[in-house]
Amino acid sequence: MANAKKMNYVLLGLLSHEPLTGYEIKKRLNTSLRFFWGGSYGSIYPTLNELEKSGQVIKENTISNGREKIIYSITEKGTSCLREWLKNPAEKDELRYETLLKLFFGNENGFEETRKHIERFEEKTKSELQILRLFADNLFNCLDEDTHKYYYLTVTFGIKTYESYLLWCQEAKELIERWESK
Amino acid sequence: MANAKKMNYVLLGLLSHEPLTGYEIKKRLNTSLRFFWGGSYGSIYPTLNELEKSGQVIKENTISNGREKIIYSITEKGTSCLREWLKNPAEKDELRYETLLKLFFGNENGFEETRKHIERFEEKTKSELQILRLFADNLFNCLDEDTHKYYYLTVTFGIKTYESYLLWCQEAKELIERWESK
DNA sequence: TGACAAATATATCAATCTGATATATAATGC
DNA sequence: GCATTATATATCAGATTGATATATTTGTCA
Repeated sequence: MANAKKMNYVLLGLLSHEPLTGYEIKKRLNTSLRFFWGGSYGSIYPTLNELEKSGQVIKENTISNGREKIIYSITEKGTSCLREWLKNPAEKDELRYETLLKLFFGNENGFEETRKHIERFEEKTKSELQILRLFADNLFNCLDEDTHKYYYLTVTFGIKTYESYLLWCQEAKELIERWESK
Repeated sequence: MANAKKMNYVLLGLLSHEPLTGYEIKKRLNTSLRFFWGGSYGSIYPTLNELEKSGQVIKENTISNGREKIIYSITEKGTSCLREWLKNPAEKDELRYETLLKLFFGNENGFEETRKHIERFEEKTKSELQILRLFADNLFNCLDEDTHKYYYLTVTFGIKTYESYLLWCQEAKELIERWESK
């Protein structure tokens, strides 16, 4: 059980909050977790089946409104696996920014195109920052619930980070302007 | 040629600076690029062979000091592929922080262990920030060279970001303390 | 000089993950 | 009544990681 693939723990973590279907798990990955973790159906559904075989989650086949659903719940075994993993230090914090890659190779692209990359990045960051601030405001009004406290911590991380991205965008554009003008 | 896998362009970009062996490419990924992009031998060597077959790089088998080397150089075709890709907007900027995952599921882990995750993250950030500042200082003394200007942009991004991480660590620890004491 | 560790160098593979696609039904909007 | 969007599960080719195998050279300490 020691140190399985990460997706196992993502699913166990989400199911530790509440029972969910694979589809609902994907929605969580696209909203609450999207700023720091991802996951596709191609890993969600097979992993749920593996976790069921090893007794860490249980399936419940249901039909609601004529639609078939498979609702997954975490078991005691699953909870203890999750807790063990949570105690261990994080192994990898990784940034993978294509924007920075395109800046790094900018000598083949020029200042003008590089500025465009920065401006696109700036716009995207601004709109994501709006979303994060909305999340933060909503969470702030129900911090009594424990899960919300931890969620709030990750949202403030995103806000602080994105604010610094915007500051860097300013600096970077100024640097380029200076380099262009001589 | 339109929109091949990312590793193609990483290799072409590095070879646009200078001819390199696969081993030297890996070293670049472990140093200059490590803060925003990665890559393993398992993708480097096969991709170099593919690029050679499609005429974007050329191999040169050499022996220096009795050691066999394969030095790769970019061709005109490779350069134009790289330039085309560089002009297109970046498709994906992705953060994948296991630390944040462990914070998010903190309700199964508690405040004490969560604080430890933050402190470990803080220490790691401090030491990476030192490295980045060293990079920045060295680059600042030779900004006349074009490739260094673009490199410098990415390093300042890293510094701004990591500085904001450290500010967040303070805030996060204060939040936890407040939550613990009531 | 000899012994051992570290660096240089290429290559491959199982396990994993992504992005796309396929399939089907229910709800919503116009 | 028709089209689009949302719900829901499942699979697969292609890409990537992390580990491992192999072999030589260089550096270090005694």
